[in-house]
Amino acid sequence: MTENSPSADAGPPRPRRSDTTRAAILTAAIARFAADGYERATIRAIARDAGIDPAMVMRYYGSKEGLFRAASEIDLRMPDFAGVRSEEAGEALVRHFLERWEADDSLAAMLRVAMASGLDEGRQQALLERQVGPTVARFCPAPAEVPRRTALIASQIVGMAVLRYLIQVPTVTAMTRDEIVAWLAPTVQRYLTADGP
Amino acid sequence: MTENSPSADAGPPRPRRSDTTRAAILTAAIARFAADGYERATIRAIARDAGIDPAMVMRYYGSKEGLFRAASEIDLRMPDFAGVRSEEAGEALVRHFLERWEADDSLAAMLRVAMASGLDEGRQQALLERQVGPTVARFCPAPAEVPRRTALIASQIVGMAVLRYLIQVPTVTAMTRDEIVAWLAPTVQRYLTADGP
DNA sequence: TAGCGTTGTCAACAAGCGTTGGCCAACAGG
DNA sequence: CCTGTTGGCCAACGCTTGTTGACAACGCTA
Repeated sequence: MTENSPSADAGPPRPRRSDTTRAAILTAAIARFAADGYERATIRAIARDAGIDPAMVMRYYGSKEGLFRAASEIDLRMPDFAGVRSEEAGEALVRHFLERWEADDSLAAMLRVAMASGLDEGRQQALLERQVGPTVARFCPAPAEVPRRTALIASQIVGMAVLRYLIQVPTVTAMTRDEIVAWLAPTVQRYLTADGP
Repeated sequence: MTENSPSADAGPPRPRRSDTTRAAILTAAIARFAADGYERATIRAIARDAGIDPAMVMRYYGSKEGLFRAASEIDLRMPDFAGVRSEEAGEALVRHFLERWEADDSLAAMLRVAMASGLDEGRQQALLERQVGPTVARFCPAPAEVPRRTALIASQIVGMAVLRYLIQVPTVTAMTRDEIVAWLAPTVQRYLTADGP
């Protein structure tokens, strides 16, 4: 009803003047959710970070949960791994995720909230299947086992992320990225390409 | 000053009439923290579960954070693994943690809150070093690497716990305990006994 | 210029929170 | 018996939260 062309409503909406505000809110929200988790991250604090009024958040995202849903639409940015040999897949995967995790806070935000609240209802599973699944399928010998292998790989990656980026265990944060890759790559490689356990 | 015997105050305090109430509060608190996380678990709800007044929680545990500290003093109940051969250590460790995790909710509570709030300040690290460290040291060839190996093992165990018990990814919850042991045991075994990566 | 939809500000709301202090019943010791 | 301590409930405080609605500036179109 807010659209201007009644015939074709599938076209890309022309840029609005408020897009910068929307983006500012989203950026601040991601950072706050990552730093504080869902409950501690208040709309007022997010609005203050974004330099606008708390009411604007409500106007543009409807509610706090709506804002979070918008803030946690994560893109893992999986490369296509076209030129990667099968024996290098584990290392490539681990390295990609470490870099991705350090690139911005959105992954930490998503993970923090995925654990703190049961609001997910299989969203994380879908995210894994859709984004990581195809990569796993490229290297995995048994197509029927792709979901399980994906989950196993995720367990190792997520566990390392929890210790290094969320809880920030000193021993783990002190390790270099290359050290972590060297240790985890064989694990992921095995989950990826080894025969059944 | 509240003690009755001035000469020896190290003796075990005689049981008080309120011990059952204290225990009820603690049990309810662990369950609520595990289910809802730190912020969503309200003192009022915990008191309701325990069948007492919210004010009692304050009287016995001082504050909500005090209650949480009491509720999250986790005992991993590590066996001594005396009769375990070195090649079986990985499997034994994974199996123990899976059973321990399913035994009661306190581990999930601790992990959930460890991530949801930055209140920890190295408590998790200390917990690992103190409780898991000795077991790792028993099987690890290089004593200097015990902290790092402990952290690596923790990353795999914690990651699996996050997916299976906190987020409850369907693919992971559908796996049997034996399947998970079969997949994770070699990983932990390698972190435990293999030479540097 | 008048009109209208879009941006934004401000003040207030109801609800829920952690926390406090006062009051009463049950018990223990003399 | 009286008295002090302990265990427990109740009502209230101060505060923060998410959310709402009224209202003023802006920009476009006719």
